[in-house]
Amino acid sequence: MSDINRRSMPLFSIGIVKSLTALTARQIRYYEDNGLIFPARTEGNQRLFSFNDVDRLLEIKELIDKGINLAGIKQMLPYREKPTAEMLETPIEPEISDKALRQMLRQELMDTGRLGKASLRQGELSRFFH
DNA sequence: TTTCTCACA
DNA sequence: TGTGAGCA
Repeated sequence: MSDINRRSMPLFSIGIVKSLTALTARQIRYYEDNGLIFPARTEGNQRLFSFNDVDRLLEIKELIDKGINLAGIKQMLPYREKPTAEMLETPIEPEISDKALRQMLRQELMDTGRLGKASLRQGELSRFFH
């Protein structure tokens, strides 16, 4: 499986994403409403976010921080999404990116977990560490 | 816990 | 741009 496929694989529920991004669930839905992200849905109509979505959310957050409004962000997202932001310059060897991916996950878990409910999220992501 | 909508700033 | 309430 390629890196790109991994990154667009919907894995996270909104609760996970909210601790990963430090956004409120309300904001995340708000951004979706405004066409900034398009998470997949489960059968129960729950949102499922991929790494790309999380990345995007973080981008959006920064841009909002810089005073860009949603309309502006909406126009820059298609521009930076497909290219090659980090994907083309990241390690080429599969083993490295695999390892890097897990490290990233672990780090995010530590960071978000420490800020509040520690053990809560870990069950959901434990499959990455097995 | 998550979904949505409405109202409000 | 974002929130709170109330519901299913």
